[in-house]
Amino acid sequence: MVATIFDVARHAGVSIGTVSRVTNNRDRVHPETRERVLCAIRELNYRPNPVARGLAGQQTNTLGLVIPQVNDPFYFQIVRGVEDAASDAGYNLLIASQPQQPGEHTYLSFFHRGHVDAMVLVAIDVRADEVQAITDRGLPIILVQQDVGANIPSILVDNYYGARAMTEHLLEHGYRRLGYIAGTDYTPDNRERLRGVRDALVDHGLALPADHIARGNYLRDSGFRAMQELLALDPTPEAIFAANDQMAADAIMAAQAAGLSVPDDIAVVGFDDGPVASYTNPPLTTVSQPVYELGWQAARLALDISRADRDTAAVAPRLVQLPTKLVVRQSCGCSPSALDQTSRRSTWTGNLAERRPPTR
Amino acid sequence: MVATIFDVARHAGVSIGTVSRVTNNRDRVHPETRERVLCAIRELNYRPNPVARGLAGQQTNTLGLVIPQVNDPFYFQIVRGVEDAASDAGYNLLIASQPQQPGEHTYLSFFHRGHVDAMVLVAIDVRADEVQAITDRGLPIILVQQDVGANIPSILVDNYYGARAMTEHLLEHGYRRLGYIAGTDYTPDNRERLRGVRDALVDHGLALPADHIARGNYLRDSGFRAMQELLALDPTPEAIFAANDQMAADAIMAAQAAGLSVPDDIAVVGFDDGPVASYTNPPLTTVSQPVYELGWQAARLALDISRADRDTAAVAPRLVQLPTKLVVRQSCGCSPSALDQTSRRSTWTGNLAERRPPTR
DNA sequence: TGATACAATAAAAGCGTTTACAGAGAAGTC
DNA sequence: GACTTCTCTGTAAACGCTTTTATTGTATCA
Repeated sequence: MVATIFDVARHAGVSIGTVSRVTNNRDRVHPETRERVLCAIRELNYRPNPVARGLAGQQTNTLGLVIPQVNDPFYFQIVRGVEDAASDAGYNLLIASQPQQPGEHTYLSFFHRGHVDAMVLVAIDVRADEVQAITDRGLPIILVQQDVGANIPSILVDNYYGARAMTEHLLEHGYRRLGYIAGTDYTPDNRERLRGVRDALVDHGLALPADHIARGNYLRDSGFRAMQELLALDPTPEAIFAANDQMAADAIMAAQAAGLSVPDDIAVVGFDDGPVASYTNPPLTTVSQPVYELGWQAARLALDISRADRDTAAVAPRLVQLPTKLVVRQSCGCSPSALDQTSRRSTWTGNLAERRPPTR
Repeated sequence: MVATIFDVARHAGVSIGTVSRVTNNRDRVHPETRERVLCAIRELNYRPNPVARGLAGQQTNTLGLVIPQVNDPFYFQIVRGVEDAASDAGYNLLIASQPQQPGEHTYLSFFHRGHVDAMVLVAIDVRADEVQAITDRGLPIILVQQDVGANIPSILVDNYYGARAMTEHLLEHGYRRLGYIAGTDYTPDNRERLRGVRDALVDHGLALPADHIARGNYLRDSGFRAMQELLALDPTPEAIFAANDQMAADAIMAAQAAGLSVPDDIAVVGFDDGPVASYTNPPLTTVSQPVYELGWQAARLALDISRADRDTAAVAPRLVQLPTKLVVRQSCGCSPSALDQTSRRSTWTGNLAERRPPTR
């Protein structure tokens, strides 16, 4: 039904080895023979079967990606970055979501050696020895937004510095009593952000009391409740730092529902500079992260290592940290209130839009 | 380095055929032998190589997904749905983005038969004969948000009815002069939505003049400019219907930038009920779509057809249309102004959150 | 002219599975 | 006791490629 390499060989009057040499541009083939083979390929509409290729060549040209099972546009950006890097390198992308029960790690069997050539794990809570066991078998793994040490390569955003810069910004503008809306406490980015806030406060001789940290989970609505807790404090905090934009947006709504004006009565800032950030009212002061680049670089790194394994053993970085950037809009009350239209919009879609022509 | 079926066979003192029968639960194997094989598998940490399996079994257990190369959280929801359905069925998910140049269709070679067992195309502009050529070779294809007829199975949302219901809602509440902010005109959903608006107006003896349709592209900022065009009309429209939430949010900003109050001076409504919808001010009246289900059902359908091919030839639906729902919030000025907290929030994350435990 | 090198190609050996087929016993039937 | 049936397992042939090795033919050189 579908043409195989044998059909092409017969049709062109050559052996299958020659056809393979043509399709792979491997060894020298007589120009005339090559032309005949190419012609047969066109005529039969032949495509080498990638599965057979993977089996024979011990290389699948496929990159594995594991992402948490959460509906956050944030991760979509990472996926896009990974996808672009993979397809630019001629690789396919195989996606799996983190298993339901954390600790089950079905993707370990999903993506065993032979299935994919390399693997990118995004914000997945793994132990170093689990990862090591896989890399030992020859499957390179890159961790994104996660660092377990032990020579496992990681790529992440400088959460610590971002949180610290934001906190210092608030302190510089006179805010003293800060409240913090935390994300889920088992994610490393949350820990780093909290550490950044704490350190900045300590440097200014201030502290973050335990009751000024409200626990959220990064998702819709969790910021609303957390904010209500913080507003119940006496005296209430002057500024609220939420661990992501989603919760910051919730916090703004909670403040407004309580009859407070943002930023006049209370400042609210976020982290991510995601799509939500430009649609809050007032526009959200936040920390932007190069999310797309995070995915892009992770994929590049993974593929580089995969190829280095078979070529020379170049030294790959153990850790890559991408910069974060403070984005001051209106919700912190620190910027001139006259809005200029460009700065008040999030740049979230910027990167991608420049790379790829819009379609939908 | 990595154990193969031969290693297991030797270790357990059986033939590879028996090992294969054990790993596939295929034929009957003596309980005692099975136990010995299982033990060897555990001991050697053996996993059948999926590539070899794919080649021998003529089935890859992989579902191919092609999505437009655009940074829209909307598509992420579809991907999640597809991913869940695939992984529930024990399938892997291979993702490709639409090629840069529309019409190039590199994914056709990406996903040729033998690579994936079935394919889901989301909002991709293909011709019926292109798709037919692939399905003829035995690769089932499901189209999402796209219908090319010609017996190619499609699954989409009832865009026509959604737009029509929204328009009728506006008309019922006394709005007469409507403006429409269109999406890219080559996408079928945009055409259907426009048709719904037109038909509803015609039924009420009204029309939609050409200058009351402003062209956007579904993306950030395009709604802003489109709204400015519509506001320049004299008399200005009383209500603006944008083809998606993103542009509706832009339109609200444009109106406010022009000193108009929404909905008091002008009503603005959208389509999608995506994450943006709950963060506009005022909260956006819009049409909600079961996006996650769209992906989920598409994947199920694709896999069903794929398996039907090898079993009995059950009749698969040619077209599946999922319902849309009008979601009335404040931006149309039709709801009681007292906000109740539950109805003003988007339900966007609802479906998924119930299915899967939040992680990040 | 015979030895040598080189280019081009054919032939064959994997790659790690599944599966059709065959064969060996054990068990059941008359 | 001979024949059939059934259960279990081994053997070997695919699956569609890549890659190594071998072979053939032709040009080069002393």
